[in-house]
Amino acid sequence: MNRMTAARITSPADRPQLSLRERKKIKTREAIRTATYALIEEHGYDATTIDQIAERAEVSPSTVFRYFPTKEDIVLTDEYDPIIVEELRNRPADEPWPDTVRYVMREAARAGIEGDPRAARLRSHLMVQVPAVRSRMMESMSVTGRMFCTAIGERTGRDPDSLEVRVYAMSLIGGLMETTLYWGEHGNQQDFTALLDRTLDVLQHGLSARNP
Amino acid sequence: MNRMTAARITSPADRPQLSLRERKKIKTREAIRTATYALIEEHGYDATTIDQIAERAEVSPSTVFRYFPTKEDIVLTDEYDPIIVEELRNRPADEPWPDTVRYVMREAARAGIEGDPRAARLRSHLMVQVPAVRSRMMESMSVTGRMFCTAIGERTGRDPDSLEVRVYAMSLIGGLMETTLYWGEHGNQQDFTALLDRTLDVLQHGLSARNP
DNA sequence: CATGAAATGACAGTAACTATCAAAAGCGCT
DNA sequence: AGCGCTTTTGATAGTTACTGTCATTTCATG
Repeated sequence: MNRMTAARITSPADRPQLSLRERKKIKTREAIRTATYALIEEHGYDATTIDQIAERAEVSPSTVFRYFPTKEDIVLTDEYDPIIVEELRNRPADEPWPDTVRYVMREAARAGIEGDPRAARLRSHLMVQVPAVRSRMMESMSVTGRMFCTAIGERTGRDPDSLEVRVYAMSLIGGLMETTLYWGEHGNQQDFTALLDRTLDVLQHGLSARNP
Repeated sequence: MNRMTAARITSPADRPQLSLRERKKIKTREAIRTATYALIEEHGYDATTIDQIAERAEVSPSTVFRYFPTKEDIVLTDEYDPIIVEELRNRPADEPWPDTVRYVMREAARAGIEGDPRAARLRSHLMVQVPAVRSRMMESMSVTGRMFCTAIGERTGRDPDSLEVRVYAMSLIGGLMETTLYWGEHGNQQDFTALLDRTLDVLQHGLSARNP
């Protein structure tokens, strides 16, 4: 099962060239995340405290905060952005912009979900249920939005800080956000990529005739 | 200076028919808000604590929490939504939907800004500077988004809970959010209504030829 | 192995909330 | 005006996320 996509989630064992220190860091990071996921599935988000997480991950609470600025950040790690950036750069410069977006978002979604489907599902449920997580997700997606602004700037020669570009990017982000929410609300039953396609249709063409 | 718009910010003195209790409630609510605004302008958002707010407003900290669930909510009161709902209902049913949106959003913006320009400006600055406030604003705007879903459902007969309608609404919200941010980042120099128009142009027609 | 740098843990502190309960204030009735 | 009844308030104690600091441990390097 060796998939060949550009960016992959890297496990500490995969990289012997990294120093022991670096490998340990990756390990504790993973330990904290794993502990958090497990505890949340056992007791729910709010009932899970940092102290519990620290205890199960066998680190001190201080360390937890050193690795993740907030509790929400523990569940919301964003490995997406680097993927998106790379995919954006790899697309042919003459590809129509909407096609680029569609392709890149599909890849990011695929990587995010296939990389760890269980975590992806948990995240989407937390987004639905826990306002703080949802908020944090929005913040993080708006960073992604700024990246899109830059990309649009490079592609079209527009000013990436112009109102128009920024509004375009954030409306895209808003749509994507709602798609994720929708997916989570419906128990992750539907194929996320299919939802994504419908979303991008709406964003491109507005609410046109066919859709229910 | 008696303007005749539907919803107005009501001062306690304006309504003698309200019971003493109700009038007092409005008064303390206002006192808390006023104290908060003043303190934030003096010392900044983070440096302003609930205890300070309570002290200046001459109530107990408990009372502050009774009136506002979170610190962010104190600065972000949403009187917008009721206005939007009412304006939406008042529009002729056969008006093209984009026109309705434009009209309603203009009215809401006008009410929000003219009602208390100083507060509006402070809010937009806090949105730019304080992540927590920005997050809370997004949450509150996504509620507004759900209202738009309902309105779209009534207008077009679509299922207001369908992915398409929800995505459309949230992309609208995303765009509006970014507009407010942009306005705040640029020191509230520009006419907000003009920005709003440009935003709605982008949302309707995408990034087309003319804009910089 | 010795020396410097980075990571960790322990500790103390802050501030936003939550829960509870008794005191106080407005309300309605006579 | 006085008296129950309900609502609002304040005081108090507790929880938890998060910050800052400093000594100790752990790794890197010559």
